[in-house]
Amino acid sequence: MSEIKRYQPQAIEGRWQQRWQAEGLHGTSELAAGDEAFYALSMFPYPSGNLHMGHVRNYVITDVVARVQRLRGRKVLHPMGWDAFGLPAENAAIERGVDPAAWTDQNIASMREQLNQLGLSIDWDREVATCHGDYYRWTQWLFLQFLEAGLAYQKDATVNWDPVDQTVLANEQVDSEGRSWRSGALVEKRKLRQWFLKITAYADQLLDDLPKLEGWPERVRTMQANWIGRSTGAELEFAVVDGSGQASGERITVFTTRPDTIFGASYVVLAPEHPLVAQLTTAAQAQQVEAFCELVSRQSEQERTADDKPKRGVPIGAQVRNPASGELIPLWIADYVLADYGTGAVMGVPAHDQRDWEFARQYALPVRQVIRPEGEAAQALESGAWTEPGVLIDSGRFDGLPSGEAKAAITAAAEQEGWGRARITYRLRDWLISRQRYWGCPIPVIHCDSCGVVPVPVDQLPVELPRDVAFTGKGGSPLAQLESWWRVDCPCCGKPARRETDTMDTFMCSSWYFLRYSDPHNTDLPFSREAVDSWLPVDQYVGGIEHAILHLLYSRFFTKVLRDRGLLGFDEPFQRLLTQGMVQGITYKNPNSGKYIAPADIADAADPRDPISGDALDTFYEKMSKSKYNGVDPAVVIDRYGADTARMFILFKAPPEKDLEWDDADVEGQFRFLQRLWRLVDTAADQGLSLKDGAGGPAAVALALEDIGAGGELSSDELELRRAVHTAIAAISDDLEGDYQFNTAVSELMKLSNAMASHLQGSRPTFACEALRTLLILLAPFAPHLAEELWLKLGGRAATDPLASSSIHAQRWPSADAAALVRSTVPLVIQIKGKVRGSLEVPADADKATLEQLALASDIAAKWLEGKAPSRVIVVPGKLVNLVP
RNA sequence: GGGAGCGUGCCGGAAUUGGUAGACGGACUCGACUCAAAAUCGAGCGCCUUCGGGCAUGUGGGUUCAAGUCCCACCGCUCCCA
Repeated sequence: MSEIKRYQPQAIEGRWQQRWQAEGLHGTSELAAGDEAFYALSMFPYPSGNLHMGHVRNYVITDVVARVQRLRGRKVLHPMGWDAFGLPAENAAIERGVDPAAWTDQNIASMREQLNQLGLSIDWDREVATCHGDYYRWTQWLFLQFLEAGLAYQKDATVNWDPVDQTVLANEQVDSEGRSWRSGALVEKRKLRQWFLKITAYADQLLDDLPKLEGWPERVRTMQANWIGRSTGAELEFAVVDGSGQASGERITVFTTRPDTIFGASYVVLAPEHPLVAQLTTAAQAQQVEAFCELVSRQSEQERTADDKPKRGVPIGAQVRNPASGELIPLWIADYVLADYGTGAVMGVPAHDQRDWEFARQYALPVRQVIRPEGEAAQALESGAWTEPGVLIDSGRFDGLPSGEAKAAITAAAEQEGWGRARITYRLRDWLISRQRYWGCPIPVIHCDSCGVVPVPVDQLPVELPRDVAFTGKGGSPLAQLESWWRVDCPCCGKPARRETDTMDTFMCSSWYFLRYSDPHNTDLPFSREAVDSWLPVDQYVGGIEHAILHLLYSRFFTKVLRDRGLLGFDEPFQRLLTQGMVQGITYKNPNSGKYIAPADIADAADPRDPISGDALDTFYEKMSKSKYNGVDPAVVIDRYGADTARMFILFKAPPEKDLEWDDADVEGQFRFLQRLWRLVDTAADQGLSLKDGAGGPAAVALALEDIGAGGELSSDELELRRAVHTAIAAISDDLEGDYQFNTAVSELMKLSNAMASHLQGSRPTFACEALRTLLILLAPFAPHLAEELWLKLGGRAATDPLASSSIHAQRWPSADAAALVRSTVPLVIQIKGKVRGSLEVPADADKATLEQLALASDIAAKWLEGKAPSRVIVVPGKLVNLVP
């Protein structure tokens, strides 16, 4: 097998990929009693047809994790699938007349092919595609579970309408500037009847379980907590008073997190859209109020609530009575109060809320201080509100109570006296799942004039998407235009009825795919309880930070609902989460014209200039994208250097969570390292070294050490070599546990290879083989093809052996021999007053007193202490002695 | 405005959690091999230096025998929330 003398990845990678596939090396084993299961999962891709570097990084990381766990003896589930519904397929249909299903399947085939070129150890037998009937049948089935549980409902709502994609969006899918996460279009508000999932019913659990997710990045947990936005407080009612001072019967309900400040409420503000505004506005104010409402309606939510914008409002003429103090206070409307948040009304407490303070100052409303800082007198609020908790003053019978107690006491009083109640509100809204598009999972219900909303009977699932559809891109959903599809008989009463024509948000499909992988061929259920409970929760999930809220929150919600339905037995789907950084490409931009320039158009990389104008260009790294001409095609890299180089480079160049700067010179350097490994092994093989019959394995090494122990000793090369080998085992094992540090793991492989280049020649075959065997096994998760090829080359097995037991990927991860790490002497650093002045070689087992003596007797001490005795000596065994004069 | 994170050579990044700062790699320089180049191999590579050493982990203080690491203030960048 040593006819190939040079490392040519193109000659070996495809061959191994085929053989691994043919022999089923990456299949998932049935779990037996006593097996340790490990579930390694990547966020599945949308099948755009093109693999990009972000995918590569994601899947390579997961693959290394999966491979290491296999070598550790665990049974590993490492699946892959396709988030295959979505707008690009439908847009292709509209623009080019292609069939979305065929287009998607084609893309899947080509992306699967590209993925396989990376040498990923994926069990393709468990592949799922969300757009296939045998998958979305179960998405529909699960929807019906939600419906049955009362967690799916329809309501008329003001919703986010994306005018470009012609569909509605969930709140999570609109960014802070009011733009669609997909199309980037400014979202419009429309009133439509839509389907929602009651995620708010699980808000508390979704929030309270976050601390359990210790294997998640803190910032993702914080983002979810912020998104849920629980605030604990009270609803308080203010009775509206007419001109004669009599209660008119209407009440304004406000929500506040600070019921302790109620005595300081000097006005109440309604959102301009509040339903009572028209009714309560006095004739004198009508014109002003109307003009103001008109003005506000043209502003975005962002503009209305920004801290740095002046708050504007107008009084509507009516008054309300402060239920605590009995005082009559004016009713206003203002832009900073939103109709759909809380109750659409707030009480104005200028002394203790910054926005109210600003508002009051602007319109000369009274500022009544009712909280003073604990242990201090109340101070004038010249520069802003006092928003911290404190002690109540001027609050009648509640005077002297600290804020915390006062909140409870005032809420209790409100409840007793009928003007309020404790209340918790959330920022989180129910999840809007209706989409007016074709290429999605149909919502499996039928609308009947007599029976209302009727679920499609389970034995009629899936409700399939029709294939004979005209895609015009106009007039709403194609499904709603296809009468032959939506005209059905009611399953209940048999009368003519109408199929639901909305499809589901694709995030529905991706909220449970990780469950399906545990039992992908089940035709009776989405998954069996036994299968799902034996593989899940996912041990390691890897994907982009962009899903910190959307997908990860929805999936947690699904898991909790399905647990409550008895379909699975765990609370959280993903034990550990790694959010990998972006892959950035070198980007050139003309600072004068703002135009991006393709690297291919740059003559001299050392002095990049605009090929047309000659302007000097800005050079920086940015996320790869077509429009910036800074993308690197994985296929080109694999073609040139092979998948192993690409894998090693990506893992080495940056820690996994950080952004990675793609650099061709570094890729080249990585390729050189793999070539060096090839030559190292090739030379060893030429010299007759062989790993046949367990040579260099733990048993053979132990035996050799025992023999030598009887009389001889290890040469210095052998000692150095063994130390390098076992240091590498310890370091790499550590890097692959807890926080993954693939970059330092790869650098340890380089160190080991450097040490082997120096010490292999001077070592006896057993130890040379130990080093070679260890190197290849440690390398195997990172560069699986090269490791397998070199394993074969060195006789780790015969070419015809079945892979299931003889492949390098079926071997066992080595364990470090502590004895090999022991040194007889170690360097001891000598510090004088904390500064390093030199070091001594000292016996490794010397005690503190000996170390102190050796240090004091050293030339270094003599030189720096000038004969005086130190006033203090600090000895850190194994590290240093610090002499303080 | 609030919260989180980060700031280390020319560059990407290490640093056993308070103990020799700059591992490993890239770039660069010199040398060997070569007719030459590439590849490969070897050496050097924080700054200053009177060659004793001095100064260095964004800035300024502090704690400590000892600080990249801990504390305080500030500056800058990134992300999230407003």
